[in-house]
Amino acid sequence: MLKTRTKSKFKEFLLNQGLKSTQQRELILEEFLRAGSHLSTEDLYLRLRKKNPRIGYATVHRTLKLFAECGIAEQRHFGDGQARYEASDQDEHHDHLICVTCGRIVEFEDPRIEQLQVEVAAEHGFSIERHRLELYGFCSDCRQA
Amino acid sequence: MLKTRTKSKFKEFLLNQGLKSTQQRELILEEFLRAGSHLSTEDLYLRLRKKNPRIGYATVHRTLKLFAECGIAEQRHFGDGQARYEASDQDEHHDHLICVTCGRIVEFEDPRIEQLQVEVAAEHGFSIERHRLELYGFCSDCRQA
DNA sequence: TTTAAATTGAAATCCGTTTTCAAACGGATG
DNA sequence: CATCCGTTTGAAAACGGATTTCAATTTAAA
Repeated sequence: MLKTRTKSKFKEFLLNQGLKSTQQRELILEEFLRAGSHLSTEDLYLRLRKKNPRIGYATVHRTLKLFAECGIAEQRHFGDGQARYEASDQDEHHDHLICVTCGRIVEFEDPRIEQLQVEVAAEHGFSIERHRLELYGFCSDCRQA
Repeated sequence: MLKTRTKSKFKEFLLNQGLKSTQQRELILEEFLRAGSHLSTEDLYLRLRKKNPRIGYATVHRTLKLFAECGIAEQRHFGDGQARYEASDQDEHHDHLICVTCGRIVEFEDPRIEQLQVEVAAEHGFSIERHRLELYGFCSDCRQA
């Protein structure tokens, strides 16, 4: 999604919820969109501190939760005990490949897998609302080493 | 895997590692195998307390980690911030369907999905070591309600 | 037995997340 | 603008599950 589009979506959300548009929230969204995906609260907090030391961890934390609530970000857990956030691609869904050596995270999408998931769930009487698929292994760089 | 087989595998593991076979470890393994899968440390601890109040949380925690190390149990995370353990089925791998309403967890396995995962990973230069696939949705009971 | 090393359990500590609360801010209103 | 009220902020405290500490106990080898 376009950055401007995302920003206005957030502002609209704030308005609807009776929340206020503040300097911090704008800065945080700005940096969140600039930075790559899969950042932890800590990651984003540190990036923001470099440019603006007067920003608190709690605010970053709360704002990321707002992003998730608003639908412009999604929270993820990759097993290292830290929550990470990524910008949502709206309708576009994707899963993750994670290199267990270097920590590199690659996104992918495969409609065939998605289809099979629906089928398998149905066989067990389930209807799927969402799913999580993570493949852990070695990326090309780390396999050679 | 047979309970007796699992127990001897654990004893063997302890021996190899220069660790000791203790009353607590036996009790914990016994109860772990008796109880259903997907228990948190707390769950197992409480069950054990009922029968034997002289068992500590720390010991349950440490013993479950030993089980995982030994290969007779696997640690899982289902997003509620609590680690859960399940007995490993050796070669048998399975994934999970989780009902978001009642919390029911159903295990399933689909070789077609597994195969596609390997293919997709290869397309990105990855070799897979393990994966996690969780489908969240509504089970047949909860869908009707 | 005796002994050295491993184990135990209560309590303390860790560490990421979340909440508290007084001060600062946003923005609606006169 | 100036005022006011509800929202937000950030530092610090609280939280919660996981993990470690340490003195007392248990294991099993000698």
